[in-house]
Amino acid sequence: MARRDDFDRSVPLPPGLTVMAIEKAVDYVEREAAEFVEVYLEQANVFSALVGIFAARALDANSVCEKHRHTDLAQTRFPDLKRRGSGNNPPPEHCLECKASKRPWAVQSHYDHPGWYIIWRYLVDPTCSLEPGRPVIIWRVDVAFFERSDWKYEGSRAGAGGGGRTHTFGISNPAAKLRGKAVYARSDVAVVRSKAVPRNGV
DNA sequence: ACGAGCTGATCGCCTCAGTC
DNA sequence: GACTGAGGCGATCAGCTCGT
Repeated sequence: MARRDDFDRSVPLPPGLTVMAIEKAVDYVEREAAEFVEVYLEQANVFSALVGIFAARALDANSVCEKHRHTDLAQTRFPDLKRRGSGNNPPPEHCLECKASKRPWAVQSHYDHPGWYIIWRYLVDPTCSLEPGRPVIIWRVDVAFFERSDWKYEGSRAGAGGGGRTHTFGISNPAAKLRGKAVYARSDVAVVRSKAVPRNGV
């Protein structure tokens, strides 16, 4: 359950997105994702994709951001969401990309598109020590506008010779760039040794 | 010593377009 | 029409380096 006190209303949001919509989305994602914890145990990366899908769906329903009905080429799949009425090829200011991750800072993508990014930081809490019936908790939501220059290319050695991840773009110095961008941050979750964990005794 | 950054290794699915 | 390769998409994890 999103806790109202943990929202920071001073963080700039993309046009059409509201704290209310994010609050509802946090709740929706936690509720839906709870059904799929086994997937996380099976294949964590797939689970993150699920979280991202739920988040996009929730924002589609609760704000004027809507899913892109991409009739264009596969290349231009970006973004996940755009502002309602901004056309088929919206400017970066009207693009909103959803990402889900359990890592505290990193932002990875396959493209260096400029635009708004909303990153849902989650943790899996199988014993439901934070909240009964909630094995999946969104503990922070970052909202930021990234320029093309914020991305750096991370090459790949994948090829006929085998091995290597597919090439990736990553945000450089994410911890610095995301400072002050957390529209939501649970006070009962701390980052210890680069991992989000429930704070003791709260 | 530890947090954060950087890089390589590995996983999965979908869609388009050209070919068989 | 079925099949396949290329190119999109979504991520995690581990080990190392570097700065405070």
